[in-house]
Amino acid sequence: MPYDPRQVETKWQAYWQKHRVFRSEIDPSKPKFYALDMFPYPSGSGLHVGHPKGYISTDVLARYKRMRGFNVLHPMGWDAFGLPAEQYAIETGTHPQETTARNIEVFKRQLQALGLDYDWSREVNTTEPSYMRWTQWIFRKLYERDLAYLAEVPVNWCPALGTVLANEEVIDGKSERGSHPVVRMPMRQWMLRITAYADRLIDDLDEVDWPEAIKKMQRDWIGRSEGARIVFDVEGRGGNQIEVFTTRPDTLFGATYMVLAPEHPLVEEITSGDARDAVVAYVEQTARRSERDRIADTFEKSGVATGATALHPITGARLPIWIADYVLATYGTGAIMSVPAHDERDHAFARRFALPIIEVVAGGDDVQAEAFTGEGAAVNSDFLDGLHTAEAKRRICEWLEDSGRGEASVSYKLRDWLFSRQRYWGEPFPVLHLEDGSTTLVPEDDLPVLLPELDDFKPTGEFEPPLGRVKTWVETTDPATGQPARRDTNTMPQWAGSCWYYLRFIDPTNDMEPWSREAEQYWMPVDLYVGGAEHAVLHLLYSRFWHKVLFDLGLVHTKEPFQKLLNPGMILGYSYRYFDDDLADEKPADARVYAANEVELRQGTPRHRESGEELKARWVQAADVRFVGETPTHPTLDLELEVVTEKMSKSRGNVVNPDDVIEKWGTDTLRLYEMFMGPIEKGAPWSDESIPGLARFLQRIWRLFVDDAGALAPLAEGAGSDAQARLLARTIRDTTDDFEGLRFNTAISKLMVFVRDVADDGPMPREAAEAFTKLLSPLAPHLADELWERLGHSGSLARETWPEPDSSKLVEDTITLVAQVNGKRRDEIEVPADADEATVRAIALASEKVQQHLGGREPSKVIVVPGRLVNLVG
RNA sequence: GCCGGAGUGGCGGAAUUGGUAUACGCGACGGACUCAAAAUCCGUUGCCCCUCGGGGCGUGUGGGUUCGAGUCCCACCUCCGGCACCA
Repeated sequence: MPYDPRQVETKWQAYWQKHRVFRSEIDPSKPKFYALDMFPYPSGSGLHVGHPKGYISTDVLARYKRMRGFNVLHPMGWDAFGLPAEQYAIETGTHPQETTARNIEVFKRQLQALGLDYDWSREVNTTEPSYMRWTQWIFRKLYERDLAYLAEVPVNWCPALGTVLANEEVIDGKSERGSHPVVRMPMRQWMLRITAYADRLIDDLDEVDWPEAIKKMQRDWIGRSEGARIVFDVEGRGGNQIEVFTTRPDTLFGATYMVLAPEHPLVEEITSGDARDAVVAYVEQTARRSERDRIADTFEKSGVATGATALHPITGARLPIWIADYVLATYGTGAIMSVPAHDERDHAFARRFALPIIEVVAGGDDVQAEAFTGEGAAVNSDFLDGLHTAEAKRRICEWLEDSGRGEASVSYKLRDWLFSRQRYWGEPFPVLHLEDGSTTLVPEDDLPVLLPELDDFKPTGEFEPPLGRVKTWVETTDPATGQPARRDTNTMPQWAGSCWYYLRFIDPTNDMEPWSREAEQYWMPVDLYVGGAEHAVLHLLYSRFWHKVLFDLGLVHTKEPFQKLLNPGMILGYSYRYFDDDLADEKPADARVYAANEVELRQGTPRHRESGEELKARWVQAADVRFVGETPTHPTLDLELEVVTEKMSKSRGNVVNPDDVIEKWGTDTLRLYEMFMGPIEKGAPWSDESIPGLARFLQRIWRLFVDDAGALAPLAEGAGSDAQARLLARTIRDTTDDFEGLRFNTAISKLMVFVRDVADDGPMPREAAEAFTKLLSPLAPHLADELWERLGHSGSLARETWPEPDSSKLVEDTITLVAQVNGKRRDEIEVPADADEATVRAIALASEKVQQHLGGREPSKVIVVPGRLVNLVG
């Protein structure tokens, strides 16, 4: 009777659900383990096989930890606000709520089909009033601590989406979603003061067990740099001053000109009459240039002189003031003192515009030819002369402070977080705008502020967000004063809900507070957080920021929310590509098509190899590809397709649906395959051809336990032969190590070895059979529970105890060593496990093969590596 | 350009602190069972040479350290990821 996964898997999934096997409650008598997956946005296309890799990993570990006696919390929920549902609403008029509910249903069914051990009683949904209420409640806390403020800031306005985008949502001047053009516009926006936490966000990274690469990305993103602020007077403009930030205040004497960002507020004021036209033109040109253009010619500096002059704070030297787009308005003070001798960018600019270059740090070659950015002794620097860079920095900062011309200062790349969006499908802000222009909070008792109903989800196209259309919602009264008030028509970004969901999971139905102190004390922090590296900076930085604010409020007891972080590598798919010249996507009948070998990529743009004409990549759905022999070919044209391995996505036609895999092979096979593909952190292409190997493994296990008639196969009583007992002990020890180290691929290979060898010298012993089902159960829980039951037990292995290896079976009497002569393997020798060097040497010298290769010489040196090898050098 | 990470059979990948390179799986080939096929089981499978005992070469490339290097050092090549004038 062959193994029928469908029947067994359905049976056990129903059992787990009925008996609430994965329900977790606070239990102070047990250590806790909080395993968390990054909760998904329930998109309309459902899951592909890439998504569950991380979920399966946490599931395997959670099941393992539970059997090791931990009280495991492993919840799942929905990050359900988001642009796609709103876009869909704009196109079809379907309310996002409806779309979202439908998508969640599909996702949940797919996740349940994977046999994941979620405690579904803790399911959360960021769009539900009972959740949104507390998101708004946290916003109130931020506001009360002056961490939320309104500001007029230039924002990335995307007319097509009718919304403002965060900097990180804009790529090459286009929206990350949909690639629509984005323009910079000043707008009144909610900002969160994340910069106030910059230092702590850097420093506390030392406390967490995260991949170094991710920590580094966060540090770089925050971009702390130490230096000084220095004030320069503008000549002849009573009182006008330019403040600059520099990391090299020691080079102050080398400053030969000043540069302002074109957007700098002083530009307008200080520009002299005859420079005005050129300056205005340059400012306009900069505003028009896309970010992509500006990056493209990083080495070609441009700029214009303003005609104004600054005065050196020490020497009084006259420094011409320029504007140039290599100075960024948003970093530091938006202005620099330029030291061309010791900064490459300043050097390039000075050369371009023939500005003077003065050496003030010794150690470089000819600073007229090339900037010297290293450290050294100060020269041409008055009272700094002879001081090394670090000391010179200290001295000049003292001078600046004493004379009131500046001070030591720290600057960050990190900017405050633009926290409002002009969308419908998000959390409304719990604030009221009063007639006098002031802002007040909606009282705690009136939360949540719910979204009004809306018939038309289209952006207004103006700066008015969709919520602005609902006058009856916007116009209200301030409950404190009875005055007329207007609600805020912005909504929060998608990050808001995901910033704190891990805290709601610990106490998801609490309607008195967002979570109880008791639950927080017990469950936090998250012990293992698993999710894609694409969230390396944004989500992880934002939630760390909120967590620190909650820490300061005494609402959480750990500085950091996520103790250990794991980024599963992506599962890739094979996609099939060609090119055509239909750049505008008009699909004309006469569009010319090209195979990959006629095309080359130039600066990321595909172009025809010969003509240089720009082309566009097209993909054929994997299912539609025609194979001519081995060659993938276009379904209707005689055109060879290029095989590309890339991230699975609908548009590339390379997605594999887990439902199909489960239908054909069963869930346990899918789980094993994904865990067997390689190390979790590594990405690998999906291969249908490898799956049968794992299905065969499960069949082999089944036949080991179940005979042809479907009855339990005969088992040897007890521990079986010595070899069997040793095999079992080794398998327990090694797979346990692998589970602890999250090396599920090698754990599986050890289970395969066990299955291959256990019945070599007689029927499998009962002890081995029982222990094996336990070792198998985190990975293939359905089959394991079924076998456990057939062994005469009742209930699920989920609540059983992990086996311990019999340590007496782990020590060997004799061991095999490799005998090398001059570093080359020549023979294997058997030695007593406790043999000393002399014994090993004697046994090795007794080997015929060793003697043959020594050629009668006496070894001059003998190296014995205990338990490994003996090397005779002669 | 800068910063990370990785290059091991036809393929996915194993390999304590430097200590038998290629475990396990896929694929391929041969065999058993079968009227036949599927399924299953057994065997072979890095490359080259061989008198069938064995020998030589092999972890991206070129050097080095060492009794011994996939692992350490130097230089380089390729791929993947991140950042992109951050003063």
